[in-house]
Amino acid sequence: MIRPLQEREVVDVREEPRPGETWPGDSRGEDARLDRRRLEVLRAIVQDYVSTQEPVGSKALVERHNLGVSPATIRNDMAALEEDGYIHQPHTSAGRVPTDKGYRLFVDRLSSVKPLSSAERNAIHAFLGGAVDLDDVVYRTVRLLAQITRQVAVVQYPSLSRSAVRHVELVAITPSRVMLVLITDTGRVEQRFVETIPLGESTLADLRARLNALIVGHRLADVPGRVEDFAEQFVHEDRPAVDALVAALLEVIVEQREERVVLGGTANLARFRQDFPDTIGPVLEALEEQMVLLKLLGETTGPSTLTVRIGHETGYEGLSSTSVVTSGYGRDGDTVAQLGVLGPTRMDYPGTMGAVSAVARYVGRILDQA
Amino acid sequence: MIRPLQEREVVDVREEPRPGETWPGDSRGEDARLDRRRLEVLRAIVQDYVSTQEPVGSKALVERHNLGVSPATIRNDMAALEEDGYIHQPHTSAGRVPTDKGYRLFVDRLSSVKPLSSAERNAIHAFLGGAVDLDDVVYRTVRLLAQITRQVAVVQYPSLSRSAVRHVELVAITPSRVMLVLITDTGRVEQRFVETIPLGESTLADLRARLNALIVGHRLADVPGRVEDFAEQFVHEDRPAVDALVAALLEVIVEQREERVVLGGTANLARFRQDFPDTIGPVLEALEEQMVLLKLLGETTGPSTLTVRIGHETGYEGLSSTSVVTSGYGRDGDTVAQLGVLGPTRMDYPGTMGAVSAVARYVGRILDQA
DNA sequence: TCCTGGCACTCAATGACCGCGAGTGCCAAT
DNA sequence: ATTGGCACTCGCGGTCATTGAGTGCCAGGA
Repeated sequence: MIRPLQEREVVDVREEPRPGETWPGDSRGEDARLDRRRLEVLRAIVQDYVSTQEPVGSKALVERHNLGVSPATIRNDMAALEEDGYIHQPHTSAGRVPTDKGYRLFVDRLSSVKPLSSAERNAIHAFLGGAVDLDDVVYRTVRLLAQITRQVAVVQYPSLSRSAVRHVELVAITPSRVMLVLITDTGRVEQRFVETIPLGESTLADLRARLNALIVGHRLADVPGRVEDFAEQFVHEDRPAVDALVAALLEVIVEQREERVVLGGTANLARFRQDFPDTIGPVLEALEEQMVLLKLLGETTGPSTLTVRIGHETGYEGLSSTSVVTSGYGRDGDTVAQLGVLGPTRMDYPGTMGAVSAVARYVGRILDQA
Repeated sequence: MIRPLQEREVVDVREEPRPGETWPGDSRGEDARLDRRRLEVLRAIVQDYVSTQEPVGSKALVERHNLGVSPATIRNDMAALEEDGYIHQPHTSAGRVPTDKGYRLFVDRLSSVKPLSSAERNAIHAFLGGAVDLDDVVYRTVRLLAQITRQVAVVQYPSLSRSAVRHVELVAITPSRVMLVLITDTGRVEQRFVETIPLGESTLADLRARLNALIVGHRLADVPGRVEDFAEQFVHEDRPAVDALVAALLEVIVEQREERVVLGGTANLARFRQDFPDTIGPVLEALEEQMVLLKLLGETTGPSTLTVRIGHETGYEGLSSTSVVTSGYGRDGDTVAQLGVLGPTRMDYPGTMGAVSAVARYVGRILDQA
């Protein structure tokens, strides 16, 4: 019997937790019942359900996977799994469907991240290789992620506060109007207009030189501390202008800390509208809220650290039948932002996790080159 | 009998076209059959269908609007309207539904733009008043439009090619790397890094001054012509660097001419997913294509010139049950970009047109102030 | 000539009914 | 502990009759 899925996704099903780990479950008594075969059954249920989109019964299970036992035995295991809350019956005479808790166990212990196919690797190279600037990198990344996972992709711009100042430029637009441009080492450029009292060109040049000397190469988070006493270097009459410029600089830094998020692949939602016909509205609503997206991307984690949020774990009612897979990405092993995808809870976790992880790594490498 | 809709939307139904106008329709013979009452019937059908979302029959029609005739008479009119292609029966024993052609006639001759309520006006002021920069204006506008029309909103960034140069800045990041910043009078800022041979600071200052003198105040579209022979002003050894910078400047202008478009209110699609359950996928797909959105916004028209595209008129198969209402907006009566909304063909045209028109006017005014 | 009431007709939608079959739980036997 | 057998449940899909909104047509009347 051919079992391509099995062979690709073999992971060890450990009999005991590793030191310092505990198995999911409420008590040790429950764990005891999670013997090897039951876990195997749960994995089979998840795999079948993900690929067929239909509740899976005991008979079909033993046919598709050679478990070496009879359907009746599987039924007993299923009953136990259901009692422990890992699977669920939509109605009395139907097959079983994994619960959020079941997916959680699957992700934690029953699956491994699936490496990308070489075709997918090539796609990543081809797609991201041609990026010219930061906007382009982010834009291409979101399209790429949406395309290879066929789900909704979310990419956060590199956070200003984690990156460092590469250059500050002051440009006199009119005698009393100055444009302040901040360039970070992640390639981000922010600008803002400042109204000041008129400043001489030489004063402005001096100001620019001193300001750059003071903060170039430092983290944005450190800038406020460094410019605190900056104005005192200047003669009294220039102080108001300097103060205005410094204030604008701080504003840019603080204000842009509310990170921008880019979304793509929304059309992929339509593909599984059959799955949750009532919930597509709330999902679209959630996706429109920048705040929600940022929360979903979550706290900054280490680079290439995969995080999976399943169903209710997302923390939003409207997203209770979706899951989110995210990863940090960054340069030099330092995480500057998060990216990820959102799809139905019945997603292909190994494949999605592999794709997110690979893209995150590659984007980090691109930022390193720049 | 109370007829609030009627009273709000009274427009004259002319018996004859004004000089220089022709009535819709294939021939004069067809027009002759479009007498006063039939047009009234068509209007009533559109209004009822838009508000109830259900095919409207002759009996319900005479009850809701006091047309002064019997259902049987209406039926005759309906038969005529159907023969001319303005309405259509989903099935033999059902009411009538307007066709695209019917909506077109309604928009052209049977409705007027509905002025906003004062509450809506206040919302516009409150929402757009607080915008701080161009990004903010665009972002707020798209949210506002989506909110008051409860449909999908699309706003195009002010086109680079129609605006003028306010300032060009050259910043040496490293000796051989220069950042070029282009600022337009619509507040847009574009930047790009250029690799050159090392340039002295004084050379760069000279270059900056001459370049600004040459193009500040001129339209972006005119810039290519003006900088054509620019490099000849410089000594031979600086030529390659100047050429590189000029090339980058032209690239920024050309490349950014592919205008950016911002989308909002996608979640509103879910509200009428009942209407076209099969077509929400294609619609989402279309909305993800920048090219499609730009085509929908269409050729630049005059400011505050409303354009309505109904169903197949959008030119996209996937959008055959949606309509698009757009308007140009700009400063000083000069159109710099388009904005609009997309909704089901069964939308409230007068209200949507009023909202789009009002927002476009107000955004134009905001740009004038800036 | 245009309008109207009447009438026969059509057909989508609704709900009751029913058989099929996938799937289950339980139990006695191994 | 596992298994085959068996009775039971219940959603799904098909058929069928009913209903009612809506139509087209026609003959009579202003």
